[in-house]
Amino acid sequence: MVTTPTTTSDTPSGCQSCKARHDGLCAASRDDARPVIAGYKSGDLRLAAGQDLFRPGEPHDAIYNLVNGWVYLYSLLEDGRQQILHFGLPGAVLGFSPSPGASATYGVRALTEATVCVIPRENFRRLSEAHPDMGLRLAWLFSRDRALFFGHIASVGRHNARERVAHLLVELFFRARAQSADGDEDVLLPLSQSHIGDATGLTGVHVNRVLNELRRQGIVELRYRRVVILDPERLVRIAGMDPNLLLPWTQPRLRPGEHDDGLQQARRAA
Amino acid sequence: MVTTPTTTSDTPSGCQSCKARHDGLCAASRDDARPVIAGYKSGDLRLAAGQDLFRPGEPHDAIYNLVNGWVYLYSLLEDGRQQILHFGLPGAVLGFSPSPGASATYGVRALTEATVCVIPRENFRRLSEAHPDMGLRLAWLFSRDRALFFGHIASVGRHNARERVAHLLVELFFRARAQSADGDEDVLLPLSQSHIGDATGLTGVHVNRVLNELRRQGIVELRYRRVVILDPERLVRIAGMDPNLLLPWTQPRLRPGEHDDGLQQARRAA
DNA sequence: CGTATAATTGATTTTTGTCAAGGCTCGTGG
DNA sequence: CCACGAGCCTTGACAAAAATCAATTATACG
Repeated sequence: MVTTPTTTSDTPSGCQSCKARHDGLCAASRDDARPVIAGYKSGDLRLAAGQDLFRPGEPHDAIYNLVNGWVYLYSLLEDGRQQILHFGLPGAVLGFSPSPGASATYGVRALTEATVCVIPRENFRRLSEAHPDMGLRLAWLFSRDRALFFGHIASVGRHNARERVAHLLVELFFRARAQSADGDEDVLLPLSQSHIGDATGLTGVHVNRVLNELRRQGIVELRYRRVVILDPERLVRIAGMDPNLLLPWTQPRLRPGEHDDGLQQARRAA
Repeated sequence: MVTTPTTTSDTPSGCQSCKARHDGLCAASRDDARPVIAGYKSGDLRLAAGQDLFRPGEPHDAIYNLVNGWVYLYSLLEDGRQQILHFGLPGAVLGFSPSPGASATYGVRALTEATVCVIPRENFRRLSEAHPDMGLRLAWLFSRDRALFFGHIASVGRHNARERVAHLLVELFFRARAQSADGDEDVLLPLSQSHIGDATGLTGVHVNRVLNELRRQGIVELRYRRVVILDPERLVRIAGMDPNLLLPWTQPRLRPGEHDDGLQQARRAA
Protein backbone atom coordinates (compact mmCIF):
# COMPACT_ATOMS: atom_id res chain seq x y z
CA MET A 1 0.00 0.00 0.00
CA VAL A 2 1.73 3.15 -1.18
CA THR A 3 0.04 6.17 0.27
CA THR A 4 0.99 9.74 -0.41
CA PRO A 5 3.69 11.86 1.24
CA THR A 6 3.20 13.33 4.68
CA THR A 7 0.81 15.26 6.80
CA THR A 8 0.21 17.48 9.75
CA SER A 9 2.57 18.88 12.32
CA ASP A 10 1.84 20.53 15.61
CA THR A 11 3.85 22.90 17.73
CA PRO A 12 7.17 21.86 19.22
CA SER A 13 6.10 20.07 22.30
CA GLY A 14 8.16 20.04 25.41
CA CYS A 15 9.87 16.67 25.40
CA GLN A 16 9.23 15.84 29.03
CA SER A 17 6.79 13.10 28.26
CA CYS A 18 8.43 11.83 25.10
CA LYS A 19 8.60 8.06 25.08
CA ALA A 20 11.92 8.17 23.26
CA ARG A 21 13.62 10.58 25.60
CA HIS A 22 15.98 8.01 27.09
CA ASP A 23 17.20 6.68 23.80
CA GLY A 24 18.15 8.04 20.42
CA LEU A 25 19.44 11.55 20.18
CA CYS A 26 17.75 12.74 23.30
CA ALA A 27 19.88 10.82 25.72
CA ALA A 28 22.93 12.40 24.18
CA SER A 29 24.53 14.65 26.71
CA ARG A 30 25.38 14.39 30.32
CA ASP A 31 23.36 17.52 30.78
CA ASP A 32 19.73 16.77 30.23
CA ALA A 33 19.20 17.16 26.52
CA ARG A 34 15.45 17.19 26.45
CA PRO A 35 14.80 20.88 26.92
CA VAL A 36 17.70 21.42 24.55
CA ILE A 37 16.30 19.39 21.69
CA ALA A 38 12.90 20.93 22.17
CA GLY A 39 14.40 24.21 21.03
CA TYR A 40 15.55 22.81 17.71
CA LYS A 41 12.68 20.65 16.58
CA SER A 42 10.13 22.10 14.22
CA GLY A 43 7.27 19.91 15.29
CA ASP A 44 5.94 16.40 15.35
CA LEU A 45 4.81 14.50 12.32
CA ARG A 46 2.11 11.90 12.51
CA LEU A 47 2.03 8.97 10.11
CA ALA A 48 -0.78 6.53 9.53
CA ALA A 49 0.17 2.87 9.19
CA GLY A 50 1.41 2.26 5.68
CA GLN A 51 2.33 5.86 5.04
CA ASP A 52 5.81 6.89 3.93
CA LEU A 53 7.99 9.31 5.83
CA PHE A 54 10.04 9.52 2.66
CA ARG A 55 10.49 7.28 -0.34
CA PRO A 56 13.51 5.87 -2.07
CA GLY A 57 15.11 8.56 -4.18
CA GLU A 58 13.21 11.36 -2.54
CA PRO A 59 15.20 14.23 -1.08
CA HIS A 60 14.37 15.25 2.47
CA ASP A 61 15.89 17.94 4.54
CA ALA A 62 15.57 17.00 8.13
CA ILE A 63 16.58 14.49 10.72
CA TYR A 64 13.81 12.59 12.38
CA ASN A 65 13.57 10.96 15.74
CA LEU A 66 10.95 8.26 15.95
CA VAL A 67 8.91 8.92 19.05
CA ASN A 68 6.10 6.48 18.78
CA GLY A 69 5.21 3.42 16.74
CA TRP A 70 7.26 1.27 14.41
CA VAL A 71 8.60 2.00 10.96
CA TYR A 72 10.61 0.05 8.46
CA LEU A 73 13.34 1.01 6.03
CA TYR A 74 13.01 -0.59 2.63
CA SER A 75 14.27 -0.58 -0.90
CA LEU A 76 12.32 -1.39 -4.02
CA LEU A 77 13.05 -3.69 -6.93
CA GLU A 78 12.08 -2.97 -10.51
CA ASP A 79 9.31 -5.55 -10.35
CA GLY A 80 7.67 -3.85 -7.39
CA ARG A 81 8.78 -6.23 -4.70
CA GLN A 82 10.36 -4.67 -1.65
CA GLN A 83 13.21 -5.68 0.60
CA ILE A 84 12.85 -4.58 4.18
CA LEU A 85 16.26 -3.42 5.35
CA HIS A 86 15.61 -2.61 8.96
CA PHE A 87 12.89 -1.99 11.48
CA GLY A 88 12.89 1.25 13.44
CA LEU A 89 11.48 1.33 16.96
CA PRO A 90 10.90 4.38 19.15
CA GLY A 91 14.17 6.22 19.60
CA ALA A 92 15.37 5.46 16.06
CA VAL A 93 17.13 8.25 14.24
CA LEU A 94 15.95 8.49 10.67
CA GLY A 95 16.94 10.48 7.66
CA PHE A 96 20.43 11.56 8.63
CA SER A 97 22.17 12.20 5.36
CA PRO A 98 25.36 14.10 5.07
CA SER A 99 24.86 16.24 2.00
CA PRO A 100 22.12 18.85 1.92
CA GLY A 101 20.36 17.99 -1.32
CA ALA A 102 21.01 14.27 -1.13
CA SER A 103 18.12 11.93 -1.77
CA ALA A 104 17.64 8.87 0.33
CA THR A 105 18.73 5.54 -1.08
CA TYR A 106 15.93 3.85 0.83
CA GLY A 107 12.41 4.60 1.98
CA VAL A 108 10.89 4.78 5.44
CA ARG A 109 7.35 3.58 5.95
CA ALA A 110 5.17 3.44 9.03
CA LEU A 111 4.40 -0.10 10.09
CA THR A 112 1.97 1.06 12.75
CA GLU A 113 0.62 4.49 13.39
CA ALA A 114 3.72 6.50 14.24
CA THR A 115 4.96 9.89 15.39
CA VAL A 116 8.30 11.40 14.46
CA CYS A 117 9.99 14.42 15.93
CA VAL A 118 11.32 16.62 13.12
CA ILE A 119 14.60 18.50 13.35
CA PRO A 120 15.31 20.50 10.21
CA ARG A 121 18.80 20.07 8.81
CA GLU A 122 19.92 23.58 9.62
CA ASN A 123 18.66 23.30 13.18
CA PHE A 124 20.49 20.05 13.59
CA ARG A 125 23.67 21.68 12.42
CA ARG A 126 23.32 24.34 15.10
CA LEU A 127 22.35 21.73 17.67
CA SER A 128 25.47 19.71 16.99
CA GLU A 129 27.62 22.80 17.21
CA ALA A 130 26.14 23.76 20.53
CA HIS A 131 26.40 20.19 21.78
CA PRO A 132 29.51 18.57 20.39
CA ASP A 133 28.59 15.34 22.16
CA MET A 134 25.90 14.89 19.57
CA GLY A 135 28.24 13.71 16.84
CA LEU A 136 29.75 10.88 18.79
CA ARG A 137 26.37 10.02 20.12
CA LEU A 138 25.08 9.64 16.60
CA ALA A 139 28.11 7.56 15.71
CA TRP A 140 27.32 5.35 18.66
CA LEU A 141 23.74 4.86 17.56
CA PHE A 142 24.84 4.02 14.04
CA SER A 143 27.38 1.60 15.35
CA ARG A 144 24.76 -0.14 17.44
CA ASP A 145 22.48 -0.43 14.44
CA ARG A 146 25.32 -1.77 12.39
CA ALA A 147 25.43 -4.84 14.58
CA LEU A 148 21.82 -5.45 13.61
CA PHE A 149 22.55 -4.98 9.91
CA PHE A 150 25.37 -7.47 10.17
CA GLY A 151 23.11 -9.96 11.86
CA HIS A 152 20.58 -9.43 9.13
CA ILE A 153 23.12 -9.99 6.36
CA ALA A 154 24.44 -13.16 7.96
CA SER A 155 20.94 -14.46 8.51
CA VAL A 156 19.75 -13.86 4.97
CA GLY A 157 23.02 -14.98 3.44
CA ARG A 158 23.65 -18.21 5.25
CA HIS A 159 20.54 -19.47 7.00
CA ASN A 160 17.57 -21.47 5.80
CA ALA A 161 14.02 -20.23 5.94
CA ARG A 162 13.30 -21.46 9.46
CA GLU A 163 16.47 -19.94 10.85
CA ARG A 164 15.93 -16.64 9.10
CA VAL A 165 12.43 -16.22 10.41
CA ALA A 166 13.56 -17.17 13.89
CA HIS A 167 16.38 -14.65 13.71
CA LEU A 168 14.08 -11.83 12.74
CA LEU A 169 11.56 -12.64 15.44
CA VAL A 170 14.24 -12.88 18.10
CA GLU A 171 15.80 -9.59 17.14
CA LEU A 172 12.49 -7.81 17.25
CA PHE A 173 11.41 -9.58 20.39
CA PHE A 174 14.39 -8.34 22.36
CA ARG A 175 14.31 -4.88 20.90
CA ALA A 176 10.62 -4.54 21.59
CA ARG A 177 10.95 -5.89 25.10
CA ALA A 178 13.73 -3.45 25.87
CA GLN A 179 11.24 -0.70 25.10
CA SER A 180 8.85 -1.56 27.85
CA ALA A 181 10.26 -0.79 31.26
CA ASP A 182 8.29 -3.52 33.02
CA GLY A 183 9.26 -6.27 30.64
CA ASP A 184 7.19 -9.36 31.19
CA GLU A 185 4.02 -8.95 29.19
CA ASP A 186 3.70 -10.97 26.04
CA VAL A 187 5.57 -9.31 23.24
CA LEU A 188 3.44 -8.82 20.17
CA LEU A 189 5.05 -7.91 16.87
CA PRO A 190 2.90 -5.90 14.45
CA LEU A 191 4.04 -7.84 11.38
CA SER A 192 2.12 -9.43 8.57
CA GLN A 193 3.59 -12.56 7.07
CA SER A 194 4.52 -10.60 3.96
CA HIS A 195 6.51 -8.18 6.06
CA ILE A 196 8.42 -11.11 7.47
CA GLY A 197 9.01 -12.38 3.97
CA ASP A 198 10.16 -8.99 2.72
CA ALA A 199 12.63 -8.75 5.57
CA THR A 200 14.01 -12.28 5.36
CA GLY A 201 14.13 -12.56 1.60
CA LEU A 202 11.45 -15.24 1.46
CA THR A 203 8.03 -15.32 -0.12
CA GLY A 204 4.96 -14.82 2.00
CA VAL A 205 3.82 -18.31 1.11
CA HIS A 206 6.95 -19.92 2.42
CA VAL A 207 6.95 -17.77 5.54
CA ASN A 208 3.49 -19.07 6.20
CA ARG A 209 4.68 -22.66 6.12
CA VAL A 210 7.53 -21.90 8.48
CA LEU A 211 5.38 -19.94 10.90
CA ASN A 212 2.77 -22.64 11.03
CA GLU A 213 5.42 -25.14 11.97
CA LEU A 214 6.64 -22.83 14.72
CA ARG A 215 3.09 -22.48 15.91
CA ARG A 216 2.51 -26.23 16.02
CA GLN A 217 5.60 -26.46 18.19
CA GLY A 218 4.22 -23.89 20.60
CA ILE A 219 6.94 -21.34 19.90
CA VAL A 220 4.81 -18.56 18.50
CA GLU A 221 1.18 -17.64 18.30
CA LEU A 222 -0.26 -16.11 15.14
CA ARG A 223 -2.91 -13.48 14.90
CA TYR A 224 -4.10 -11.43 12.00
CA ARG A 225 -1.12 -9.25 11.03
CA ARG A 226 0.56 -10.03 14.32
CA VAL A 227 2.97 -12.51 15.86
CA VAL A 228 3.21 -13.29 19.55
CA ILE A 229 6.45 -14.79 20.80
CA LEU A 230 5.82 -17.55 23.33
CA ASP A 231 9.24 -19.16 23.60
CA PRO A 232 12.05 -16.76 22.77
CA GLU A 233 14.76 -19.06 24.06
CA ARG A 234 13.85 -21.76 21.62
CA LEU A 235 13.84 -19.22 18.83
CA VAL A 236 17.34 -18.15 19.78
CA ARG A 237 18.49 -21.73 19.42
CA ILE A 238 16.75 -22.20 16.10
CA ALA A 239 18.24 -18.98 14.78
CA GLY A 240 21.69 -20.17 15.78
CA MET A 241 22.42 -16.79 17.32
CA ASP A 242 25.18 -15.96 19.68
CA PRO A 243 23.29 -14.84 22.79
CA ASN A 244 26.02 -12.28 23.41
CA LEU A 245 24.84 -10.31 20.42
CA LEU A 246 21.62 -9.75 22.25
CA LEU A 247 23.19 -8.28 25.36
CA PRO A 248 22.66 -4.64 24.41
CA TRP A 249 18.97 -5.43 24.14
CA THR A 250 18.37 -7.67 27.11
CA GLN A 251 18.48 -4.89 29.64
CA PRO A 252 15.33 -2.93 30.20
CA ARG A 253 15.65 0.65 29.08
CA LEU A 254 18.50 2.46 30.76
CA ARG A 255 17.61 5.12 33.20
CA PRO A 256 18.62 8.67 32.25
CA GLY A 257 22.14 9.68 33.22
CA GLU A 258 23.12 6.05 33.28
CA HIS A 259 23.51 5.58 29.60
CA ASP A 260 26.16 3.08 28.82
CA ASP A 261 27.58 4.89 25.86
CA GLY A 262 31.14 4.05 26.71
CA LEU A 263 32.30 7.56 26.32
CA GLN A 264 30.79 8.44 29.63
CA GLN A 265 32.45 5.44 31.13
CA ALA A 266 35.73 6.58 29.69
CA ARG A 267 35.12 10.01 31.09
CA ARG A 268 34.47 8.64 34.54
CA ALA A 269 37.65 6.61 34.30
CA ALA A 270 39.68 9.63 33.22
CA MET B 1 42.86 -20.05 7.02
CA VAL B 2 42.75 -18.78 10.59
CA THR B 3 46.10 -17.41 11.58
CA THR B 4 47.02 -16.06 14.96
CA PRO B 5 46.44 -12.60 16.43
CA THR B 6 48.60 -9.70 15.44
CA THR B 7 52.16 -8.61 14.97
CA THR B 8 54.67 -5.81 14.81
CA SER B 9 54.23 -2.10 15.12
CA ASP B 10 56.58 0.71 14.34
CA THR B 11 56.77 4.26 15.58
CA PRO B 12 53.99 6.74 14.91
CA SER B 13 54.85 7.87 11.46
CA GLY B 14 54.05 11.31 10.28
CA CYS B 15 50.94 10.88 8.18
CA GLN B 16 52.08 13.05 5.30
CA SER B 17 52.42 10.18 2.93
CA CYS B 18 49.51 8.12 4.21
CA LYS B 19 47.43 6.80 1.36
CA ALA B 20 44.28 7.14 3.44
CA ARG B 21 44.85 10.71 4.46
CA HIS B 22 42.05 12.12 2.33
CA ASP B 23 39.42 9.73 3.54
CA GLY B 24 38.37 8.11 6.78
CA LEU B 25 39.08 9.91 9.99
CA CYS B 26 41.96 11.90 8.65
CA ALA B 27 39.93 14.15 6.41
CA ALA B 28 37.87 15.14 9.41
CA SER B 29 38.45 18.76 10.13
CA ARG B 30 38.73 21.86 8.09
CA ASP B 31 42.10 22.34 9.69
CA ASP B 32 44.47 19.76 8.39
CA ALA B 33 43.99 16.77 10.63
CA ARG B 34 47.00 14.77 9.62
CA PRO B 35 49.57 16.16 12.01
CA VAL B 36 46.83 16.04 14.62
CA ILE B 37 46.08 12.36 14.28
CA ALA B 38 49.74 11.54 14.18
CA GLY B 39 49.92 12.66 17.80
CA TYR B 40 47.29 10.15 18.92
CA LYS B 41 48.17 7.01 17.07
CA SER B 42 50.28 4.42 18.78
CA GLY B 43 51.75 2.93 15.66
CA ASP B 44 51.05 1.00 12.53
CA LEU B 45 50.11 -2.62 12.44
CA ARG B 46 50.99 -4.83 9.55
CA LEU B 47 48.84 -7.82 8.64
CA ALA B 48 49.66 -10.64 6.26
CA ALA B 49 46.93 -11.76 3.90
CA GLY B 50 44.57 -14.06 5.78
CA GLN B 51 45.53 -12.74 9.19
CA ASP B 52 42.93 -11.42 11.63
CA LEU B 53 42.97 -7.93 13.04
CA PHE B 54 40.52 -9.24 15.59
CA ARG B 55 38.11 -12.15 15.69
CA PRO B 56 34.46 -12.45 16.47
CA GLY B 57 33.93 -12.27 20.19
CA GLU B 58 37.38 -10.94 20.87
CA PRO B 59 37.67 -7.71 22.86
CA HIS B 60 39.89 -5.01 21.37
CA ASP B 61 40.66 -1.63 22.73
CA ALA B 62 41.48 0.63 19.88
CA ILE B 63 40.14 2.21 16.76
CA TYR B 64 41.89 1.36 13.56
CA ASN B 65 42.21 3.20 10.32
CA LEU B 66 43.00 1.02 7.37
CA VAL B 67 45.89 2.60 5.53
CA ASN B 68 46.81 0.02 2.98
CA GLY B 69 45.35 -3.15 1.53
CA TRP B 70 41.90 -4.68 1.76
CA VAL B 71 40.20 -6.38 4.69
CA TYR B 72 36.85 -8.00 5.17
CA LEU B 73 34.44 -8.10 8.08
CA TYR B 74 32.89 -11.49 8.68
CA SER B 75 30.87 -13.56 11.04
CA LEU B 76 31.09 -17.28 11.62
CA LEU B 77 28.48 -20.01 11.70
CA GLU B 78 28.59 -22.99 14.01
CA ASP B 79 29.53 -25.25 11.14
CA GLY B 80 32.58 -23.19 10.28
CA ARG B 81 31.23 -21.42 7.24
CA GLN B 82 31.65 -17.68 7.18
CA GLN B 83 29.52 -14.84 5.96
CA ILE B 84 31.42 -11.85 4.66
CA LEU B 85 29.60 -8.77 5.90
CA HIS B 86 31.59 -6.01 4.29
CA PHE B 87 34.84 -5.24 2.55
CA GLY B 88 37.07 -2.53 3.94
CA LEU B 89 39.29 -0.51 1.60
CA PRO B 90 41.96 2.02 2.54
CA GLY B 91 40.39 4.73 4.66
CA ALA B 92 38.02 2.34 6.41
CA VAL B 93 37.49 2.89 10.11
CA LEU B 94 37.54 -0.39 11.98
CA GLY B 95 36.88 -1.46 15.51
CA PHE B 96 34.90 1.49 16.79
CA SER B 97 32.89 0.11 19.65
CA PRO B 98 31.20 2.25 22.20
CA SER B 99 31.81 0.42 25.46
CA PRO B 100 35.35 -0.09 26.71
CA GLY B 101 35.38 -3.81 27.38
CA ALA B 102 33.00 -4.74 24.58
CA SER B 103 33.93 -7.57 22.31
CA ALA B 104 33.37 -7.37 18.62
CA THR B 105 30.36 -9.12 17.16
CA TYR B 106 32.31 -9.72 13.96
CA GLY B 107 35.86 -10.37 12.87
CA VAL B 108 38.17 -8.42 10.62
CA ARG B 109 40.57 -10.29 8.38
CA ALA B 110 43.15 -9.10 5.89
CA LEU B 111 42.24 -10.01 2.33
CA THR B 112 45.57 -8.78 1.03
CA GLU B 113 48.62 -7.71 2.92
CA ALA B 114 47.41 -4.70 4.88
CA THR B 115 48.47 -1.91 7.20
CA VAL B 116 46.30 -0.33 9.86
CA CYS B 117 46.93 2.80 11.85
CA VAL B 118 46.18 2.13 15.53
CA ILE B 119 44.57 4.71 17.79
CA PRO B 120 44.11 3.39 21.33
CA ARG B 121 40.67 3.96 22.79
CA GLU B 122 41.81 6.47 25.37
CA ASN B 123 43.72 8.46 22.78
CA PHE B 124 40.69 8.51 20.57
CA ARG B 125 38.63 9.87 23.40
CA ARG B 126 41.06 12.74 23.84
CA LEU B 127 41.23 13.25 20.11
CA SER B 128 37.49 13.59 19.84
CA GLU B 129 37.41 16.01 22.73
CA ALA B 130 40.07 18.17 21.16
CA HIS B 131 38.40 17.96 17.76
CA PRO B 132 34.64 17.87 18.21
CA ASP B 133 34.23 17.55 14.43
CA MET B 134 35.43 14.01 14.78
CA GLY B 135 32.14 12.68 16.08
CA LEU B 136 30.02 13.92 13.23
CA ARG B 137 32.70 12.87 10.82
CA LEU B 138 32.50 9.34 12.17
CA ALA B 139 28.73 9.45 11.94
CA TRP B 140 29.08 10.50 8.34
CA LEU B 141 31.41 7.63 7.53
CA PHE B 142 29.06 5.16 9.20
CA SER B 143 26.14 6.59 7.33
CA ARG B 144 27.96 6.20 4.03
CA ASP B 145 28.79 2.60 4.85
CA ARG B 146 25.21 1.99 5.81
CA ALA B 147 24.17 2.58 2.23
CA LEU B 148 26.49 -0.25 1.26
CA PHE B 149 25.06 -2.55 3.93
CA PHE B 150 21.58 -1.82 2.68
CA GLY B 151 22.61 -2.61 -0.85
CA HIS B 152 24.13 -5.84 0.38
CA ILE B 153 20.99 -6.87 2.24
CA ALA B 154 18.76 -6.13 -0.72
CA SER B 155 21.08 -8.00 -3.05
CA VAL B 156 21.31 -11.12 -0.94
CA GLY B 157 17.65 -11.04 0.02
CA ARG B 158 16.00 -10.50 -3.31
CA HIS B 159 18.35 -11.25 -6.19
CA ASN B 160 19.36 -14.44 -7.92
CA ALA B 161 22.92 -15.69 -8.08
CA ARG B 162 23.88 -13.83 -11.23
CA GLU B 163 22.53 -10.54 -9.92
CA ARG B 164 24.15 -10.95 -6.54
CA VAL B 165 27.56 -11.60 -7.96
CA ALA B 166 27.19 -8.68 -10.34
CA HIS B 167 26.16 -6.42 -7.48
CA LEU B 168 29.18 -7.32 -5.41
CA LEU B 169 31.57 -6.85 -8.29
CA VAL B 170 30.08 -3.50 -9.21
CA GLU B 171 30.24 -2.21 -5.68
CA LEU B 172 33.85 -3.17 -5.31
CA PHE B 173 34.72 -1.97 -8.78
CA PHE B 174 33.53 1.56 -8.07
CA ARG B 175 34.96 1.69 -4.60
CA ALA B 176 38.29 0.43 -5.80
CA ARG B 177 38.37 2.80 -8.73
CA ALA B 178 37.60 5.74 -6.49
CA GLN B 179 40.80 4.90 -4.64
CA SER B 180 43.08 5.46 -7.56
CA ALA B 181 43.30 9.11 -8.52
CA ASP B 182 44.01 8.41 -12.18
CA GLY B 183 41.12 6.06 -12.68
CA ASP B 184 41.35 4.28 -15.98
CA GLU B 185 43.51 1.23 -15.48
CA ASP B 186 41.79 -2.13 -15.31
CA VAL B 187 40.38 -2.70 -11.87
CA LEU B 188 41.46 -5.98 -10.37
CA LEU B 189 39.67 -7.35 -7.34
CA PRO B 190 41.71 -9.58 -5.04
CA LEU B 191 38.90 -12.08 -4.47
CA SER B 192 38.81 -15.84 -4.67
CA GLN B 193 35.56 -17.41 -5.81
CA SER B 194 34.94 -18.60 -2.28
CA HIS B 195 35.20 -15.05 -1.01
CA ILE B 196 32.55 -14.05 -3.51
CA GLY B 197 30.41 -16.92 -2.33
CA ASP B 198 30.88 -16.01 1.30
CA ALA B 199 29.84 -12.45 0.59
CA THR B 200 26.85 -13.22 -1.60
CA GLY B 201 25.53 -16.16 0.36
CA LEU B 202 26.26 -18.65 -2.40
CA THR B 203 28.49 -21.69 -2.57
CA GLY B 204 31.83 -21.46 -4.29
CA VAL B 205 30.69 -24.02 -6.80
CA HIS B 206 27.73 -21.98 -7.86
CA VAL B 207 29.75 -18.78 -7.99
CA ASN B 208 32.06 -20.55 -10.37
CA ARG B 209 29.22 -21.34 -12.75
CA VAL B 210 28.00 -17.76 -12.67
CA LEU B 211 31.44 -16.27 -13.16
CA ASN B 212 32.19 -18.51 -16.07
CA GLU B 213 29.05 -17.35 -17.77
CA LEU B 214 30.07 -13.74 -17.18
CA ARG B 215 33.46 -14.55 -18.61
CA ARG B 216 32.03 -16.15 -21.70
CA GLN B 217 30.08 -12.96 -22.25
CA GLY B 218 33.21 -10.85 -22.03
CA ILE B 219 32.12 -9.04 -18.87
CA VAL B 220 34.87 -10.20 -16.55
CA GLU B 221 38.19 -11.89 -16.77
CA LEU B 222 39.20 -14.50 -14.21
CA ARG B 223 42.61 -15.08 -12.81
CA TYR B 224 43.74 -17.16 -9.92
CA ARG B 225 42.19 -15.53 -6.83
CA ARG B 226 41.42 -12.43 -8.82
CA VAL B 227 38.67 -10.92 -10.90
CA VAL B 228 39.16 -8.23 -13.54
CA ILE B 229 36.15 -6.15 -14.47
CA LEU B 230 35.98 -5.55 -18.21
CA ASP B 231 32.49 -4.17 -18.61
CA PRO B 232 31.21 -2.46 -15.47
CA GLU B 233 28.21 -0.91 -17.19
CA ARG B 234 26.84 -4.26 -18.17
CA LEU B 235 27.34 -5.48 -14.62
CA VAL B 236 25.35 -2.54 -13.34
CA ARG B 237 22.47 -3.54 -15.57
CA ILE B 238 22.67 -7.17 -14.54
CA ALA B 239 22.74 -6.23 -10.89
CA GLY B 240 19.62 -4.12 -11.36
CA MET B 241 21.23 -1.32 -9.41
CA ASP B 242 20.11 2.24 -9.30
CA PRO B 243 23.12 4.09 -10.74
CA ASN B 244 22.41 6.92 -8.33
CA LEU B 245 23.50 4.75 -5.47
CA LEU B 246 26.92 4.69 -6.99
CA LEU B 247 27.33 8.44 -7.15
CA PRO B 248 29.36 8.79 -3.96
CA TRP B 249 31.84 6.37 -5.49
CA THR B 250 32.02 7.49 -9.08
CA GLN B 251 34.11 10.55 -8.35
CA PRO B 252 37.81 10.07 -8.03
CA ARG B 253 39.04 10.73 -4.54
CA LEU B 254 38.10 14.17 -3.27
CA ARG B 255 40.86 16.61 -2.83
CA PRO B 256 41.62 17.71 0.73
CA GLY B 257 39.60 20.62 2.01
CA GLU B 258 36.93 19.83 -0.52
CA HIS B 259 35.35 16.99 1.32
CA ASP B 260 31.66 16.84 0.66
CA ASP B 261 30.58 16.02 4.14
CA GLY B 262 27.57 18.23 4.02
CA LEU B 263 28.36 19.95 7.23
CA GLN B 264 31.02 21.95 5.54
CA GLN B 265 28.59 22.84 2.82
CA ALA B 266 26.09 23.87 5.43
CA ARG B 267 28.77 25.96 7.08
CA ARG B 268 29.59 27.71 3.86
CA ALA B 269 25.92 28.42 3.35
CA ALA B 270 25.54 29.81 6.84
C1' DC C 1 59.03 -30.97 -8.61
C1' DG C 2 55.61 -31.68 -5.04
C1' DT C 3 52.01 -30.17 -2.33
C1' DA C 4 48.15 -27.42 -0.84
C1' DT C 5 44.74 -24.51 -2.30
C1' DA C 6 41.60 -23.05 -6.08
C1' DA C 7 38.93 -23.73 -9.94
C1' DT C 8 36.07 -26.59 -12.88
C1' DT C 9 32.50 -29.83 -14.30
C1' DG C 10 28.72 -33.25 -14.07
C1' DA C 11 25.00 -35.80 -11.69
C1' DT C 12 21.70 -35.56 -8.18
C1' DT C 13 19.02 -33.71 -4.23
C1' DT C 14 17.07 -30.13 -1.43
C1' DT C 15 15.03 -25.89 -0.67
C1' DT C 16 12.30 -22.40 -1.94
C1' DG C 17 9.51 -20.07 -5.43
C1' DT C 18 5.40 -19.94 -8.39
C1' DC C 19 0.69 -20.56 -9.47
C1' DA C 20 -3.84 -21.19 -8.13
C1' DA C 21 -7.83 -21.64 -5.36
C1' DG C 22 -10.38 -21.12 -1.21
C1' DG C 23 -11.12 -19.36 3.61
C1' DC C 24 -10.51 -15.86 7.26
C1' DT C 25 -10.58 -10.89 9.42
C1' DC C 26 -11.62 -6.56 9.87
C1' DG C 27 -13.15 -2.09 8.66
C1' DT C 28 -16.81 0.30 6.18
C1' DG C 29 -21.18 1.76 4.77
C1' DG C 30 -25.76 0.66 4.30
C1' DC D 1 -26.32 -4.58 13.29
C1' DC D 2 -25.32 -6.85 9.25
C1' DA D 3 -23.39 -7.55 4.64
C1' DC D 4 -19.66 -6.69 1.70
C1' DG D 5 -15.13 -6.25 -0.02
C1' DA D 6 -10.14 -5.80 0.26
C1' DG D 7 -6.34 -7.57 2.05
C1' DC D 8 -4.39 -11.63 4.52
C1' DC D 9 -3.73 -16.20 5.45
C1' DT D 10 -3.66 -21.19 4.16
C1' DT D 11 -2.85 -25.23 1.38
C1' DG D 12 -1.59 -28.15 -2.51
C1' DA D 13 0.71 -29.30 -6.83
C1' DC D 14 4.45 -28.24 -9.58
C1' DA D 15 8.78 -25.78 -11.24
C1' DA D 16 13.09 -23.50 -10.70
C1' DA D 17 17.23 -22.21 -8.39
C1' DA D 18 20.98 -23.38 -5.88
C1' DA D 19 23.20 -26.82 -2.76
C1' DT D 20 25.58 -31.02 -2.32
C1' DC D 21 28.56 -34.73 -3.62
C1' DA D 22 32.31 -36.27 -6.14
C1' DA D 23 36.04 -36.26 -9.34
C1' DT D 24 39.43 -33.94 -12.04
C1' DT D 25 42.39 -30.26 -13.44
C1' DA D 26 44.92 -25.83 -12.76
C1' DT D 27 47.91 -22.59 -10.17
C1' DA D 28 51.10 -20.78 -7.15
C1' DC D 29 54.67 -21.23 -3.89
C1' DG D 30 58.24 -23.29 -1.32
